[in-house]
Amino acid sequence: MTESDFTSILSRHGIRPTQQRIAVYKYLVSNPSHPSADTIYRALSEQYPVFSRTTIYNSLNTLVEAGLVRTVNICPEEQRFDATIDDHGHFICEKCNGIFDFDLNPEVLDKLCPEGFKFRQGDVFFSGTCPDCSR
Amino acid sequence: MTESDFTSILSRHGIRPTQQRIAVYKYLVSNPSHPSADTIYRALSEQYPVFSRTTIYNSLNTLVEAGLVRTVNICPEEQRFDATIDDHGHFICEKCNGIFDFDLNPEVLDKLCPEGFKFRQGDVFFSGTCPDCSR
DNA sequence: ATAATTTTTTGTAATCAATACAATTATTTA
DNA sequence: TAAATAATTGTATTGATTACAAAAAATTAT
Ligand SMILES: [Mn+2]
Ligand SMILES: [Mn+2]
Ligand SMILES: [Zn+2]
Ligand SMILES: [Zn+2]
Repeated sequence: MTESDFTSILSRHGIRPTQQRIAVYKYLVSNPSHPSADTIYRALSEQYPVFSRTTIYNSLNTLVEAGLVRTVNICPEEQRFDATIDDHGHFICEKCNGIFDFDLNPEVLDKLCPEGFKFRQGDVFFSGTCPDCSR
Repeated sequence: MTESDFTSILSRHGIRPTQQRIAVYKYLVSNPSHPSADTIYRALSEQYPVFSRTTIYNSLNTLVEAGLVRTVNICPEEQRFDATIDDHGHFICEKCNGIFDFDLNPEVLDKLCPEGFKFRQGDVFFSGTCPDCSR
């Protein structure tokens, strides 16, 4: 993915492709580790020391509203962000703190949702031990 | 459930049945609406104006550690608490903000969890519209 | 092009849930 | 009954996030 690909994706989603938004979105696409706003800020600060923390928050909120990014509420202390927006589950390892994606059939989600309720988003979170940390 | 029932439940779980802890646990059992710490504090303040906010937090943490209460991370802004500890899913209605429980087969959870991962806890969250708010 | 308007960014201040801490009070043990 | 331990309380602090207003950048009108 080239810089101009990101530019056109942002444009197509109705938001102005500013340098800051492109950098945040590019970081999320390149780092599918579900980083926090602060992790993104510290990482981008190296390349773009002028970016402000507030702008990272603003950009993330704008990207979420545009539907390009979604939040992952697996850690109560801080929001995590994810550029993979299609339905999938998340597993957080209590030993290495890694957050792992796993496939989730949309039909399975449908089956889990109780009768009469109309869901817009479904999330499946597991916490436990990942294969590596299980030895 | 009488007062002394709560007392013995707390004792059996290895925590001292203080007036404050009993009141918090009793409130959670009687109000399965997944209240926040602050909601519990404001509600109990009427009957026990001397209880401090810190003690509500302390009691909740103690009850969670004892395995009598679990946290529900469905709202990123604040933790919610639940005295129903067996596996079940949660649906939050974006219109009325109600949080609804629904049954969740433990075997279904097992099937959702990816190969090689060992989960300690599984959570299923939906957000959308509840039957009442769907008209 | 230039001026006026709108949008975005920036830095700082404010918010707010949750925790840390130390003093007080209550309970248990010696 | 005294000493030790545990729990509660009020206040201070933390830390993520938002609010706000000024500055900068980009867009639109003249
Ligand atoms: Mn993900
Ligand atoms: Mn519940
Ligand atoms: Zn791990
Ligand atoms: Zn509703």
